[in-house]
Amino acid sequence: MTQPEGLDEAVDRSSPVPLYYQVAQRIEAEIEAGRFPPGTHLHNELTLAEELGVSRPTVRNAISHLADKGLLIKRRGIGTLVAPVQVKRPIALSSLYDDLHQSGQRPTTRVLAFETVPCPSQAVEALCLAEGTAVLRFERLRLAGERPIALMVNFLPAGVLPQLSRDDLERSGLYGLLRGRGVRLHLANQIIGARRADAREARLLELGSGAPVLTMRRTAYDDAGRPVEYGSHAYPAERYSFEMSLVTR
Amino acid sequence: MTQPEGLDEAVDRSSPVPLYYQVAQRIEAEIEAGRFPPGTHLHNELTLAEELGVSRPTVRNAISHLADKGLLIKRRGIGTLVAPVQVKRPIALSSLYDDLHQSGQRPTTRVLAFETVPCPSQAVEALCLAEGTAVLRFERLRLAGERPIALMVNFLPAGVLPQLSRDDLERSGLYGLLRGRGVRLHLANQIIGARRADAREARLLELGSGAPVLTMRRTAYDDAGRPVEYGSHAYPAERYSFEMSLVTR
DNA sequence: CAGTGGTCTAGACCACCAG
DNA sequence: TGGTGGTCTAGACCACTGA
Repeated sequence: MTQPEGLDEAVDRSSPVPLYYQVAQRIEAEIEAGRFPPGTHLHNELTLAEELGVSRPTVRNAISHLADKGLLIKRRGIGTLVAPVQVKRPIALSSLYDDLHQSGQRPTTRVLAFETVPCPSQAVEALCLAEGTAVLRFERLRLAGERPIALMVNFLPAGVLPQLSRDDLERSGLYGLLRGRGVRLHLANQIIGARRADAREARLLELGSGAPVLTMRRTAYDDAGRPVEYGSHAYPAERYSFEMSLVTR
Repeated sequence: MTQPEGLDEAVDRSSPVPLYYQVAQRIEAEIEAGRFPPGTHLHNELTLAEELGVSRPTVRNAISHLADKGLLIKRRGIGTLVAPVQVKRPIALSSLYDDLHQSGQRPTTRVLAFETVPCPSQAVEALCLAEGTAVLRFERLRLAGERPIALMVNFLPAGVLPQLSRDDLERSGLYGLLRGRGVRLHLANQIIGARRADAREARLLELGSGAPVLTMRRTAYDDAGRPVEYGSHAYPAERYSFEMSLVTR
């Protein structure tokens, strides 16, 4: 049986970081460092509050955030324990570029097209625009190492990213560019499916003709509910899949 | 501009349902009924608290839950508004059966296999069992209306669902059966991919040979972290796709 | 500037679980 | 029966937003 584990050092009240966030980070760090192995019992909420020099609601707030992420499990009458199972990062509202970057690979991007066009019908509904409104359209081929891993077509309402250049897209991911320019993404709806690659996709993704591709269509919205981006992507099924964790709420 | 909207009737304190949950249900009902259209400003937290006869933290708790689901958007200095975008139900920790049932379709199930076998290597790692340990294996073909929509192979550690019969599986979804027998699912890891259907899959799913299928492999864990179920599923890509919403936390 | 949500406190009582 | 998390209260002050 694993001994209950606690935290001994009080939080930093001079920091602008919220106390509950400091507490959450502290616990997450202990888990990631392996000092709280899976199954570890945390001290109870009142004890943790004393150890850290904060109130119980603050500790609860921190623990709730980690429990929502699947990192901790709370059980009434029992206590709070470190999830015995490794949690995969859920499909986040982040770009494939960030995902590859964080997993240690070297993503590179070739911009195949970059133009302003009248909004095509496939994007009209997704972006809530009138047919023919000017939109920025670009097409990118993403490579991980030497092999292509995604062919991505995106549409952005004009004005969302003024001054955007092909170079920007070669150097970083779309979502990083959006964040960097103050666009706060809030929600995205997406559909994951599959189909046979068409001839052009097969050539660009280095697949045999008719090979299966995973597809993702996604519309992202900012925190005012405005559509910011619509993308239609294809991934070679033999080299790519979507991995995620689901937590019961 | 949408007028701020509030709720006038106080909560029911004699109910065993937590107050914050009552509040959340109330707001959600208003949204679903269209009485709080997208973009509606809610009254501020203090006002809502007075209207409902509860404290501000209780209102905040309710609102936080709905914001986590993507139904509401909270903005400091501005207020809380109904999300201007329709949120799709995320891929939940529920079975395909429940999903189809709730979306008004008539799922039916044909149990193709139902047996106790030594744990095959593909399931050993997922279920954290020793090779050869007895597991329950069953294979199901799910139909929506007349057409097959999923071919599912599942492995359960012996003892998770004692007394389970083929009939049970024909009549309801696996996750419903688990819930009904007190198994509380907590987390699942899953991988969505695609490949060509093999000959047997193509026949059962009524596809041309080599047609693409979406695949999902999932391991589900209970709230003690024990693996409860491993499944490997195939869906005809031309008739099925995964739809989900992502909310930035 | 006034109004909003964000954070925090120090209590209280309850429902659930293990031994 | 004792300990746990679940819920709830009535305050307080702060940071951010828009006019």
